[in-house]
Amino acid sequence: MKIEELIKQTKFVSPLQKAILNLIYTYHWHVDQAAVLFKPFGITMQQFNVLRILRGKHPEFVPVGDVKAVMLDKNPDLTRLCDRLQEKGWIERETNSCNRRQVLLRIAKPGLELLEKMEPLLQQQAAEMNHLSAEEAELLSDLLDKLRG
Amino acid sequence: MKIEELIKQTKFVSPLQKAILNLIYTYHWHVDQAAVLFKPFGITMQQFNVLRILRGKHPEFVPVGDVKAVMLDKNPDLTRLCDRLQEKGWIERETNSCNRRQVLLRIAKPGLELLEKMEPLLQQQAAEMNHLSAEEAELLSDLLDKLRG
DNA sequence: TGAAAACATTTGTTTAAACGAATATCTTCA
DNA sequence: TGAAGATATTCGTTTAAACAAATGTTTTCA
Repeated sequence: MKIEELIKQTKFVSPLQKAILNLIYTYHWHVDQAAVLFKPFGITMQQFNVLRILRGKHPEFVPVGDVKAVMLDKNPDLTRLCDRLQEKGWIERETNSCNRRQVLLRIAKPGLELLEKMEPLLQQQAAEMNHLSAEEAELLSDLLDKLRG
Repeated sequence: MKIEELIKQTKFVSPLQKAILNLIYTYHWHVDQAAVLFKPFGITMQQFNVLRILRGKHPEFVPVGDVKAVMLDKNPDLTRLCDRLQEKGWIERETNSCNRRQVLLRIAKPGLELLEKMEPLLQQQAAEMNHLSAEEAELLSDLLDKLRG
């Protein structure tokens, strides 16, 4: 359904504003969809995001700051987010002996297993809502890049 | 800057996944930008969104449920959001005498004035980041519509 | 009519987000 | 060397989000 119908608004200040409203709407739509999938695993999107970043570096340890730098949203409280990940046994944490200011993170085995368990469900969800061709998806991504300037 | 560089990831499961990561990233980018603008006025994006919806119907009263239906994100706690708007004097609230279950909302004069004061700043911000042509913005919006199916 | 179902919003409670200030460590350079 | 500044993370506190259950009202239909 088009954004005009969804938010019952036909006039927009500009095409750009319409696109941004659609961006916000579509983001929340995606979050709502993903939440259904994430909930049974007791994990939030942000936590999942951090686990995936750590998996990308496994078996290396990664400083908290490096994780923060590449997160999709810059959670200002990564400390307590990591507390929760550690409590669940999904990550390991230790201070860097070379630079004792830094805290190093590494995904633990249960964390890797969790991601593996979730992956097929995510794939399936993506497949079910595959309304864009590969070219269109690339184009969408390019336009978002361009929007940010 | 392209999303690949921003999140330091070159391989993606699919173009769709890349587009969705970009959607999430760009949404947060936008929220961060808007927050700077909104903060001096003591208003959040959600609250602003509600005020704009009410302005679209002014001087009519609108049921809370109707507002919820067209919100960009379906805040489950519109009651307390409206409490805050009312405390600041931006909206009026009364129960519908024809259907006493419903609560009706209307934007108040200070609310209208607030929006008028903020509008030029928003326009300016939009103008400054006008990296998309009108056609590109339309295309972006269409692709987002299509993504949702 | 009047009991059950549907509806619209509110409230209670747990949990997490937001923000600034604080702590601890390292680097620089007079 | 050692004081000032920069860096990396953590903590304290206020505020809001999330979710389920509850309240009050209207509609339906036996």
